[in-house]
Amino acid sequence: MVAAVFGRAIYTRLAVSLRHALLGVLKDRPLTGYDLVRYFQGTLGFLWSAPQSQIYPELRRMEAAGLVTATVKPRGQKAQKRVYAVTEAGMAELRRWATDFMPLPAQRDPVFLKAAFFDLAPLDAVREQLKAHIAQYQWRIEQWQARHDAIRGRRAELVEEWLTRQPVEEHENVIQMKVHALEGVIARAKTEIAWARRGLALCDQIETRRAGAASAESEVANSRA
Amino acid sequence: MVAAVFGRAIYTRLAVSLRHALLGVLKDRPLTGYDLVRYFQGTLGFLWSAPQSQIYPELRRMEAAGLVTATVKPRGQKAQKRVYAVTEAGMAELRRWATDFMPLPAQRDPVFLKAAFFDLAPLDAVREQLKAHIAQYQWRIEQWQARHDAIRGRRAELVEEWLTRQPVEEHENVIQMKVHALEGVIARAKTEIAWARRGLALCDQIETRRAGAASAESEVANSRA
DNA sequence: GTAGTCATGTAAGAGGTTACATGATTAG
DNA sequence: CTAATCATGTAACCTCTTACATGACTAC
Repeated sequence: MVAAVFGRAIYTRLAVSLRHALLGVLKDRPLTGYDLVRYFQGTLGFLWSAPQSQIYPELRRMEAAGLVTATVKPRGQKAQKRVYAVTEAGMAELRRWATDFMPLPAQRDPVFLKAAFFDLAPLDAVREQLKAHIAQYQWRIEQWQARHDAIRGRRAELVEEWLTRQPVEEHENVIQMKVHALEGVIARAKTEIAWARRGLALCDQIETRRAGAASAESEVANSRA
Repeated sequence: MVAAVFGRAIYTRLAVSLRHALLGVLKDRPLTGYDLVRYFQGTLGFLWSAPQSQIYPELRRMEAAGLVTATVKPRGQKAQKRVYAVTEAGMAELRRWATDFMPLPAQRDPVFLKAAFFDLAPLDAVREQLKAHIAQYQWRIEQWQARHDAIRGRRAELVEEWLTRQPVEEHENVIQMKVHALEGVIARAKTEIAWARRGLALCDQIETRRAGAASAESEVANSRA
């Protein structure tokens, strides 16, 4: 918990998850900023996405805070690269974060907010959005499932590197915890898909009802004629 | 889609959900900023939370953009209040937002990120966090369910006000759409609870395994003695 | 030589959080 | 008269997004 005092405003940092996501990867193996950028585009990006423009400055801040150390290594003739490794203070911070209670993030999902106002959109637009919702979560499930299987099948490179430094009798426990996290996002995604499918069914139902009302109306008009 | 050009950077606004959440409430009935603050603490806050310090400035910006109009009304002898109402442009913007496709927000849930590193925390700390996770989602489910029942039972004041201005044959459709959105967040919360319960079972399993390993070790030590 | 990858940054803005601030009105 | 409620703001900060920028290295 870092508190900064500037004049009268006191801001208390609670979350800072990018920092811990970075520590969580670097603890397995020292990596460059570039490596981390790629890692966040794939593997870890499925749990915590972060753009390149956020990763480089954060690494510098973490270095300044003593959570990581940077080793400058040559690359070809002139170029260099900075390889970051977690310090003891960094590991302590990661453990503290994993241990400490953290309140639920505020409810703020634009999809459900919008869904509450879907009556303002044409039915076909609602259908398209629900179908896109399903497709996007299906794609994510594929990525998560692949990662899940890689960890479970002991083919996840960085995890295995971490395990070589852990007692053998703990290996299965570590893997089960990581697998459990992935099962969480997969389960959530499946729930989202089921919800969107019920939404599509609701659209059909509404369409039928409207058609019924329209034909009943025209019948009345006909009988009047 | 608002594009602002400043020097070389072009920032394209895509989300701005607070604006649409405000329009979505104001379309039912003109309200003051204070009313909206209270509404976001309760009812709508369960779908989109927003603090007071965000609501007042956003209302001013919406007014400047012509999405709402403010009517200054007296309050007692000296005090005044500003009652905001949606304009035609505001309704059009709300409909556009409800209709347009919006990409899924980036994956960024601190709970699952942390869960992937739960092997770094003591088992009891993990248990406590999972139990808190369950409790928090159970509380949210209660709120959402109450809102769900109020809308379904035609006791939701603002929704009913909106319906008086809609054709009777559309009432059931509007209600079903809103109910569907709430069923989405409820279904998701139930999935979260089920996941956290599996996590608690996993903790027990790990504890048993560790106890087994420890006793096996002491047996070896005993037989050696 | 040139296209793709490796590598590291900066600038400007949007949206959200926490805290500070003030005053009128109303119910007891 | 006093506490709660009604009412409206501002300041400072953090995190994330989009876009701009540069240059060395490597495989062809």
